[in-house]
Amino acid sequence: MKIIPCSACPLRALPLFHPHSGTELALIESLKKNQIAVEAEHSVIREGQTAAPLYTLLSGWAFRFKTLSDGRRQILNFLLPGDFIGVQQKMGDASAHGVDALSDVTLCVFRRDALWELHRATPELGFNVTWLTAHEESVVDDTLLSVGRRSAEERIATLLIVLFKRVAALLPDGGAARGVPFPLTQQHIADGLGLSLVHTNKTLRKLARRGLHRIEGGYLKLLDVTALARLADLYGDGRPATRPLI
Amino acid sequence: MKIIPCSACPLRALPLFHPHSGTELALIESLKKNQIAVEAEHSVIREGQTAAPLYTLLSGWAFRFKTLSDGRRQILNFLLPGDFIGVQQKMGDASAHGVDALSDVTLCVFRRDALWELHRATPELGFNVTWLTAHEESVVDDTLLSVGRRSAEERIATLLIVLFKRVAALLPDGGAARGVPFPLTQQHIADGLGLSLVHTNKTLRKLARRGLHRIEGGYLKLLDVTALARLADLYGDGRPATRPLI
DNA sequence: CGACGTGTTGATCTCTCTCAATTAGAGTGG
DNA sequence: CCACTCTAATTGAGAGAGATCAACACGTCG
Repeated sequence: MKIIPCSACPLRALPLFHPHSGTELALIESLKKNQIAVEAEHSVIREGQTAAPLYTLLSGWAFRFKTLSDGRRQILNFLLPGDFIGVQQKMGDASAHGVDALSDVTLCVFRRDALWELHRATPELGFNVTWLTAHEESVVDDTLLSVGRRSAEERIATLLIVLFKRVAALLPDGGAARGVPFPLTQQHIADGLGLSLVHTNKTLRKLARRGLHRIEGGYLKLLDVTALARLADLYGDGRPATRPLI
Repeated sequence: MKIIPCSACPLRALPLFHPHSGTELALIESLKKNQIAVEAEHSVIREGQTAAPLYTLLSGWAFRFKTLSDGRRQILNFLLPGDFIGVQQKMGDASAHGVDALSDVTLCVFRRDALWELHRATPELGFNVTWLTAHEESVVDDTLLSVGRRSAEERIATLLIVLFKRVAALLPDGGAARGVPFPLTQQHIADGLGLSLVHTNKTLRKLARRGLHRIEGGYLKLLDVTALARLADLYGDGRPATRPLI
């Protein structure tokens, strides 16, 4: 695999990300240690792992999760290209959650002290990191609202809309044509929403039969956004459009 | 109400918080704009409010929450003295969650650009803020695991232990004597765990009748931590003991 | 003393889980 | 090209944790 220099990072081209000065890019690049590939289904960070490095997801999907000792698993959030991995664990601390690759992924690996260096050298980027972290928390907040207070139908409608939008923002055509790539299995959806696999399947089918969405060949297409949004109790739209990169 | 200078902040004395240099304290104090009191049950930040300032909880309890349009409420996490309020909303953005006072509280009010100033002037403190934010996220992660995958009994046991420890860390005697102050109503517990009020009450009673805990006169005492921890599926102990202030 | 908020408890009701089986598709080896 | 295997998706049936509905107890407060 070729290591991509940050200056040529494909993510930079996306309107979703902030532009950066040459100095900033140089700094980021100097902190980048490596670039690795992880196959689908494999672990990126194990629960309880110590001294995990800091990653950035360059391509593919991943997810953060926690498990109980008897195996029950809760997916905390899904990770898309551009997302950070590993800010949570204070350096030298055990990771409180695991991270698994959902599809084949490539990751940028940063020095463990990259976070601190970033803050020290460019407060601007440090501030962005704070904001990004706060933003990820708000994603988890949304899921918690779903899992705690929405019915199965509502949870699934919400997830479909939110994920669709996140993925669409990374695509040139915004998923207008075929919909957006959607590598989740129903087990992932179930674990992300605190539902059983069977009930997830039945609910998903019900919504599909009603013509609200279609998942096929690894693609998700929303067929009736209005109905989905009504179920999800999403007001107008409500999701940020821009965020800082790294 | 007297405005307390940061140099005399009572929180600084607690072993839980990091020591700070005089320069850092001076900076923090220069960013502090005011100090306000909010009565129990009153709102600190409304859902959707724009341009909310940055607060720090000086005394009392509060909580972050989100609601659906039909009134269903999910409490995202409980806030104790020393916690930040309002880092999430990007300046000038609408707050994605509300914050209510649970008991009478006093808050330090900071300039809206305090976060940025902190990063700019002292990367060290900026870094702390990033870490604190990540830490708060991990608290929400834990709750999401509970709400998504634990039974009612397990959720309540988990909440009691986690809250007890957080509060105890702020007390001189660690709650050894009477237990710890516990101003939550059962409705708060229910909304924090994604349960109905009635079921929360029944489960709470069941645990109390089994002699696992006692809630009385606004105090919580854990009577059988082992049993509670077994229910909660908490490994050894697992919670940080130190964190940076501001 | 009546109103109200919080806590309790009993009686249903139902959404979601668990258990079981079947189908469909991809990959493998002979 | 076909049996064999594995995983993901489906569907039906029965069971159960937790929700909803209804009352009542108790303390505080105006």
